[in-house]
Amino acid sequence: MNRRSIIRLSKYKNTLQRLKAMGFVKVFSDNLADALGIRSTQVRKDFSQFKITGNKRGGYIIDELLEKILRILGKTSIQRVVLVGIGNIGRALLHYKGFENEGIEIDSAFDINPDKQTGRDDISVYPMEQLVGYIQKEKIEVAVIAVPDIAAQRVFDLLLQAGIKGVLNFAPIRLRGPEQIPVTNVNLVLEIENLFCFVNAKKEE
Amino acid sequence: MNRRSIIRLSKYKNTLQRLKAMGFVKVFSDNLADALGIRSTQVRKDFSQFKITGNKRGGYIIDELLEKILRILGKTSIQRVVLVGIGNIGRALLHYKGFENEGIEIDSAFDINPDKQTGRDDISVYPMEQLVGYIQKEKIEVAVIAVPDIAAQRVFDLLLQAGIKGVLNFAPIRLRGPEQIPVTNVNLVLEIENLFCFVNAKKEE
DNA sequence: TTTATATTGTGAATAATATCACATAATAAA
DNA sequence: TTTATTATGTGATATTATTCACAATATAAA
Repeated sequence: MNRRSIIRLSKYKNTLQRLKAMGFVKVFSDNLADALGIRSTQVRKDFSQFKITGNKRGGYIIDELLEKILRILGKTSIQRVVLVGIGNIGRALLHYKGFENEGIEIDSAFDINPDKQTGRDDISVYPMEQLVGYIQKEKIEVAVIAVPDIAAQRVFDLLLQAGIKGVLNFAPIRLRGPEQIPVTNVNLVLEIENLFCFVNAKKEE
Repeated sequence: MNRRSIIRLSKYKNTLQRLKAMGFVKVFSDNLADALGIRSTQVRKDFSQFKITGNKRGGYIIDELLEKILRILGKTSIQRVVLVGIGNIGRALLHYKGFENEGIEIDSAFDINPDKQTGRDDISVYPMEQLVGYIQKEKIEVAVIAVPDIAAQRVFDLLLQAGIKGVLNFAPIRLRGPEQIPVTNVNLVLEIENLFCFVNAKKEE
């Protein structure tokens, strides 16, 4: 199972949810390919990998397809995460509407200063000392690291100690830890630099 | 020139800047490989692609290497971007310290409601009507789209009309436009879903 | 000096990913 | 019914990215 097809699976899901909301019943690999800007063979190859089958000449029934994809993505129950660090990014995440709609819930937040406000009365802020215990007690599997880079590795070590299973990291450093714990990095500076580099390269062509 | 090596170039830059700050003078491809969690051949292949050469048995002089990389990344002058949309994410970006340190400047912000405050007196907010004119007058090349998904394509069209050269898009939709304008998507829901999927896959192994 | 050693730079091999080509089957038309 | 058409599903192929293998060479040691 490769990473890229999982990412696409999540995109198929979005497209399918929109189509469903619009009242569509069937969809062809060609439609999904258009929506994602890829080839239809890629769509079918992806489905093939995940043992998703459609109907020869009939395409796919959106409801069935969506259900299968949601199961593969583990979207059968609420996906709870903890947020570590209530700075600019942490606060933005706390107010971001996109998560709730997709069944992702920020269960609670942690900060060295637990007096920081989340601005949401349904999400409590706990001091860092309670991070490990909370994760273990509540069986949280995924954490978001939104602390300054200097603190990120320390937080990651705590999370590992607590038995976390996956991490989304906003700090611009590579977190070191066991191979089998997936860490996804979001680095905004890097993305913008990357963009400028492409823009400059285009100019010289 | 492939996208992945440019991303790595940006990471090499960070590592080199840290090493320089620590007083180091030389670096080996092996050191950089360790820092990024890749192989040293990859590092050398990347450099080779960008015509960066070192010294047989002597590694690379950090100052020289850094200078070359900064030039390739177009970091010889301030990289100005405009921000479109002052919601949660937009506001987080406005307050994010990471940009300034890396020579990236949010030049100005745009929103349908120009009364929105940036919280920074050095960054003005303009109404959406002025977006196209401003970009043209100020020769802005890169824009950040941080508006709701429903408005994203419309904003992108305006940016294209203004002659934008690259876009960082936070809206969870695929923006349609000419092939040659690079669009980088940051989709937080997708990243978290992806993570959960990996976590679940690991459990079944 | 000569020899040993460490590191770069790169063509070739391998691995990962995407696309093509086409057999297969379901539906619609004749 | 039979034939034509339209999608799927997948083995084969092409493309892209990474790693290997090793020649070239600079430095240090003998």
